[in-house]
Amino acid sequence: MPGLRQRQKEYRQKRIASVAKTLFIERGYEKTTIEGIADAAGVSGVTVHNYFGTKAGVLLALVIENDRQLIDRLDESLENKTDDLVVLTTLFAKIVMEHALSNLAKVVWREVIATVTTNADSRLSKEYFKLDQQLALVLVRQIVALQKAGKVSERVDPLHLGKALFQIQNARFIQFISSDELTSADIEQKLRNDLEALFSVCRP
Amino acid sequence: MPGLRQRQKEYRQKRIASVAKTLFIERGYEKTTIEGIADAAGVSGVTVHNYFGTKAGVLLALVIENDRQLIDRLDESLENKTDDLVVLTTLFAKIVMEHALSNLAKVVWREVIATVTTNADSRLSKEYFKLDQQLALVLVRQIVALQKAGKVSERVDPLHLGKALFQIQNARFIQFISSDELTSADIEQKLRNDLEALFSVCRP
DNA sequence: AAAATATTTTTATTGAATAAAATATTTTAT
DNA sequence: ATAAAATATTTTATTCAATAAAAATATTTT
Repeated sequence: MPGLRQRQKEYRQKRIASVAKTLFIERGYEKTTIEGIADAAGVSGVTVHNYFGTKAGVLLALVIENDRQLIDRLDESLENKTDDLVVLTTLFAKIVMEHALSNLAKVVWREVIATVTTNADSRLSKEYFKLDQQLALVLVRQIVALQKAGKVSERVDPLHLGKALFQIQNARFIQFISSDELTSADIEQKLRNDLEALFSVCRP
Repeated sequence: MPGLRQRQKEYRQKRIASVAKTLFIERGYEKTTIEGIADAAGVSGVTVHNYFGTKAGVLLALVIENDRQLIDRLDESLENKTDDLVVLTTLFAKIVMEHALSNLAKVVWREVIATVTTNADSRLSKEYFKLDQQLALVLVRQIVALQKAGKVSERVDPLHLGKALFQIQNARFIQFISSDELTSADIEQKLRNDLEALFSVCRP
């Protein structure tokens, strides 16, 4: 039994997040103030701080919500699409980048990255990283499927490979959002270069 | 001929950076204020902003200086140390992590990462990224040497491989500084797992 | 030496973040 | 059902980063 106090807290929290999303879209991230969000949600500015810590924390809550959709979408979008690990990973990256930009501008994503690195052990950051882990597991599942189909050697460890591929993809994603110039095609090419080079190393 | 105005600017800039380093070490990053730095350097707070943009910008100037040392050191430290790409990369990572911690605390490094992602096209951030590129080239040179010694297949492209290895290493470095718990040994293990998994993929 | 130019400082403002005290609400115990 | 205890929010106040505009000052050029 959650109790009235608990429920009201959740209501308020959702109201703040919802109002913030509207303001971020209408006015942009920079021009949206905590006090503005608080006013529109009918609470005090301090309460917003108590709930989300920082302005970027409010944003993070929205990102988390939107990332859940991405994970669902990815499993379908990758199903039986390719036999090749390079193609699989670049396709994965392409979907991630497009989904990201469909929700938030690059400049806003930069704030997200900055927040999760500086406040890595806040509640919301931890949740963000959990979702990253789940994203890596999407790749792991695909690798397992390829292995069963005989397209990938039995010698490879799907878990470690999936995590490694996610790390590279993620590093390139961060590079993508860090620069206004770089297109998703640019990043796909860089990623392809990374993977081709790494896979050309065959050790005994 | 630089001119007096130019020279004084450089003096001031160096004085500010030097004073800031002392304060960061003595009082910690958080407790050091722009105004405090300005006072100690005998300039106005606005001037500090004009020169470095943000407080983290002052920090970045110090990081850049210290990173130059790292690059010199790496070339020597890796010379003829190993035949193996996994060992090479983990050793590289180990040196980078130890050098980083010998200069600044993790919590301060997080600010550096946050700054270069949010202000990716500021002057100082660009310089930071240039140094990252040079770090990648250290790996490239080592790969070329291994190739000449017949330890690495002629088929691999040293430039792309070096960049790819640096990306993975850097992603793990950021993970390292983002968590107080993770030791450099933890990260070395993760990196080894990444590389073993990637190198176990042998494509036609 | 005077004029033109560049740079810093002064002054002022906004907004994030945090802390402490005051107030209101909910929960628990009687 | 009510009083006491516990909990949460708001009010109030403060610090500091960041930015802008105008004024003051120093340097360079003529």
